Amino acid sequence: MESNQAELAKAYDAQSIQKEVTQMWDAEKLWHAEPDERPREKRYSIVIPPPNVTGALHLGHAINNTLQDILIRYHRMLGDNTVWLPGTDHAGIATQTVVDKRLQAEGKPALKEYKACEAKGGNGREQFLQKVGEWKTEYEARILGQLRAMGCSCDWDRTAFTMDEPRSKAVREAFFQLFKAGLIYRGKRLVNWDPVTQTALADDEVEMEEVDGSFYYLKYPVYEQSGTGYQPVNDEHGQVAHATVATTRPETMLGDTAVAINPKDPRAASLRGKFVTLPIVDRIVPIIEDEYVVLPIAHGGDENDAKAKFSSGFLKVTPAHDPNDYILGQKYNLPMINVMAPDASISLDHGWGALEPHQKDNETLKRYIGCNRELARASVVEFFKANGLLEKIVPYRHSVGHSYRSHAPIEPYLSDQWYCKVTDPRMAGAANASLAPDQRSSPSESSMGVPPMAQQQEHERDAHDTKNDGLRFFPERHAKTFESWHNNIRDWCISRQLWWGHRIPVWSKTFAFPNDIETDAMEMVYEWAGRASIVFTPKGEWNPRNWNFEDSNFEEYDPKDWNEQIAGEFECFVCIDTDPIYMAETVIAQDLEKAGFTRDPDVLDTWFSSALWPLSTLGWPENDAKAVDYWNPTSVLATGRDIITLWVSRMVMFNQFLENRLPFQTVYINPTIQDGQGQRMSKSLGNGVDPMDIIESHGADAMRFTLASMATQTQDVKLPVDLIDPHTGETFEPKFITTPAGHVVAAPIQEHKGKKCISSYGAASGAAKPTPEMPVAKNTSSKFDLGRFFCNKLWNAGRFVLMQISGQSSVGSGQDHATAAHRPLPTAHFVDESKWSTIDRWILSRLARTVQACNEAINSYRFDNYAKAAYDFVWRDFCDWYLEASKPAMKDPNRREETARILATCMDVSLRLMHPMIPFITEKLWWALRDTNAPSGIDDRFPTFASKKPRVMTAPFPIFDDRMDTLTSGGAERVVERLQEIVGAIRNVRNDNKVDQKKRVNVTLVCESAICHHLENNREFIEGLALCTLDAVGPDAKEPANSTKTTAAGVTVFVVGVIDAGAAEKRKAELTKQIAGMRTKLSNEGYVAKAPPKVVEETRAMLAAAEAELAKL
RNA sequence: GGGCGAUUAGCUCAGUUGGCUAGAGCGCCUCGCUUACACCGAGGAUGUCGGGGGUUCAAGUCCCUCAUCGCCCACCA
Repeated sequence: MESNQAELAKAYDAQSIQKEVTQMWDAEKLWHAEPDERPREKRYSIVIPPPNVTGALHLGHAINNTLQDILIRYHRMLGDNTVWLPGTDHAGIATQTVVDKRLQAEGKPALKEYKACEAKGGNGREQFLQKVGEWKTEYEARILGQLRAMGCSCDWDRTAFTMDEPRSKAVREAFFQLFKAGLIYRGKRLVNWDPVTQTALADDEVEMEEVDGSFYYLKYPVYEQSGTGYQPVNDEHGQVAHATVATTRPETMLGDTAVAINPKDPRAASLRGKFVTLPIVDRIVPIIEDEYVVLPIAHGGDENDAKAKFSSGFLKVTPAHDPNDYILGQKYNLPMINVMAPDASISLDHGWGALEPHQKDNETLKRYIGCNRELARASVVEFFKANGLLEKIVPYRHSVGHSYRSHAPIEPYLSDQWYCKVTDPRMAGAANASLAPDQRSSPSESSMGVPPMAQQQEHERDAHDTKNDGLRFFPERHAKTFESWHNNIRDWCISRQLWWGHRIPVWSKTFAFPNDIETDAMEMVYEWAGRASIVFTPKGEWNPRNWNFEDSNFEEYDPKDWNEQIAGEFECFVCIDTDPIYMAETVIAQDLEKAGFTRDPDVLDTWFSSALWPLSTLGWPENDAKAVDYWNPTSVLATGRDIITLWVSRMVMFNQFLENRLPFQTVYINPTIQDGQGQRMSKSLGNGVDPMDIIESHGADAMRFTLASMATQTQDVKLPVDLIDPHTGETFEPKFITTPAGHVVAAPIQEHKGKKCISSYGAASGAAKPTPEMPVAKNTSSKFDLGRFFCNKLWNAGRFVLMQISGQSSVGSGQDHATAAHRPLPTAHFVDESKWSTIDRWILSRLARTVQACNEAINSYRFDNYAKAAYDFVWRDFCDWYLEASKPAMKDPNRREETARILATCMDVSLRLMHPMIPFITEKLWWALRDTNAPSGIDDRFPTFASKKPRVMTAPFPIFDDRMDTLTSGGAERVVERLQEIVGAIRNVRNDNKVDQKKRVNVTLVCESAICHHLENNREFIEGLALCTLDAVGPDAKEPANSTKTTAAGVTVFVVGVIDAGAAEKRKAELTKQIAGMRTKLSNEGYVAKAPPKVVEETRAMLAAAEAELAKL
């Protein structure tokens, strides 16, 4: 008890408060929750989003963690059974380049050596995974450590990691269910291939970057069929005719299987049925006609079409190396010739050689084999040039997909991958159908429509909980992004050729028909039918015959009957049920491997496991995990805009499919924090601000408060980044430079006060090397001063209140100023309203309205309004006016008891009100308030909890209700506003005339008799706050000599002893202008006739007042 | 190319269904360390609300248009 008060004598120290309060939270585990009997509407849950893919923690995470913690703490204080599950995703350490760098830094073998080891039959993969597992621990500690430092009240007993066994089991179970339902398939498709890390990427893992390239115009000789052979075609000049194609990737011509022309092209008719010969490979390919080909301007193309300017009218078709060509290839049934190895070098070994065995003897081609893309491109161009087949090269700037992992250009690459059929109505359709009706576009606008199953689900959901009618976005406009994503969605490539991740739980083996039908392995397949989902498909294609145990007709699928469907080889894919009837998952896997089945070497896309987060963190699919049914659907997901398609969509689809309900009821999209130039914070630009640095420099509460106040409804907020001089600790604005890519970044080397330091861009880009003389400067932002100033103010106001209500004049000062008025306060149990002044009624009214504003703000996810309302009350109303007004009242024995009660009440209520936003400081002040045992609370209108609840974290959040509403007083607010204006006017006169701040001046107020008593009753307030003595107040008060006249709130104010001739003139001019404006308005017939009478009346009243004032002057 | 958003004080941003003299914080200027607070207090200056048009008695707010900037998606002929 003593210590809490003694410490309050000290200045605000965020660090020590954080430390002390954190210890309490750790010891008492107030954040822990277990399922109980509380009804559904009293359950509240959030699952924390896994951090982003680079593992860089910056304010983008801090803002949504802060906002989520506000919601969690708010609901906990409302008495909800509240849980927030912290977790980490593996993505942050999954990038191969990061892994490789790290391995080398630690003196370990490089990734390729682990791979070589594995290839030779060693346990390279296992060794590698073990190594990465160690880093994970470190990485996880960093992320969870940041959350703790921020004050996030996660349930630390329920931390989850995507790769741990409960989460892994969830992945296997989800995969199994999707597989069984036919929503997972294997396909030979064109994928986004990263040749450096040699893995496929999802569409959204591809980043577009502008690069300077060229258009190469290649001439292909035109041929026609003659008899059994082909002959060159001559043009009108007797020369060999050519079809010129324009391409940015000449090397892919090795895989061309057609040349296309638009049928509208005037040249098309004469080329119909003809062919071209591809140089180098000597392949004769057809000229096909398709409207897709852009007409060149010279042949009727659209002049406004950028492509028409470059088009030659002929399009080379390379189905294996271009997504659009792939579509054409399918349409015209063209061969797909893959000419590249996985590392994007030219190769005959990945399909090409099998299709065209003769190419192995092609001497011209030999020099291209093994070349990488860049070299092959140069060589091909060189060949065309040397043979007179290169028409021209035109420079062209265009955007090219790059891998977000390696930043290498993406190669569209034909390969076998696993896909999740998200285009199925049970997935994308269900996701759109799960939107709340008022956030959904009409069915006619949505190309997906609402599948019958989703309608069914909707019906069940309604029955389940009528309050929640579907997924809801805040701000609402984001629902549109979500919806259109699903309307245009493509199947999701879920396999990745990596090692660190969830391995695809599918075993496969090739069988030959009919010879292998009677083998032991096949007999086992029959036996496993009950514990696995099994697919038979002709080798190399996906044309499955599902064979599930539950399917009573599985006899129909007897492979013996397949002779017409499957000739030759077929493949058997087995996906094991995680909850088999009578045999463990691992035993089946072992049996499979013994029987010659091999597990798929690929791992799943990281978002596959992330998509299960709202289920897997709660213990799904374990039957005894009560938490799943209790807290899923979770209440809210707070996240960034860019995540809507990556993660939100997938969580909705998976949760809907697997559990037939939403993963969360609300998606709150927080603004994206950008740097001062409007650029996203990124590691490579070095413009990210580390929340831990801010916590160190400003405190966690200050950071949280500032972030909350930045959470407006806009989609981006700019946060100018400053640097901290490592030599002096001072903050300064960096000098900026523009990178060739057009980014504005802090110059690598910065100078402040004659000493140099390195910006984080300099360090990240490697442009400057840190030395002891030239260390790296941390990033910060002066924006966080707002929060720090506020916390400091609150702390000091708290000290003052505690001092007052505990009857001490100066806590810990050692001096004894005690007088009669300073003796300890008696404990009053009854509120004596008769002793309340107008100011008392006003502050309680303001407090009630602040509670109301905060309630509304949080419920509508307007965190900025929440912060603003709290700020305005604490600083503007309470500190600026009420605290000052309370000083004389506390010296008056007749009033001090009630005043102390009101001071304590304001503190009690506002601490509870602000705790979700600034948890540390409010907790600390609460303990001190509690220890005073001072009477607080205004009966059941502002019930007090200071003496009843030891922790503010579990005290009730103030809720505005009818009883509290009885304390709102428009009358008191109007009177105090008037008083404030008068005080302001007097201060104004004093300041304008340089009156000594300590000098008390004499003032006379002339007012209407109607308001005279208000002024008289609050004489003390005016005299105290404007440091004056009121000589006379009333309608008949005389103008004193030697005084300056001013007007405030309809009251004429004379300040004696100050002469300011200019003031009256200034005021006259102001009034004249106002009067003119209002007269114009009122002389407008339309205004008087059409504007609401109330508005007109107000204008008239104001005009009258202004005219009266002017007349007096 | 499709979608979303922004443009209000020197800077960062509020401004809810159109209606009092357009606000806040920081910064700037003047004065003041008065026992809650100098991370403070009192006061002050600063705005053609991006440009143009329209609807209306009335537009920062609604509509059209132009300009600039940003983000997401699509696109490598």
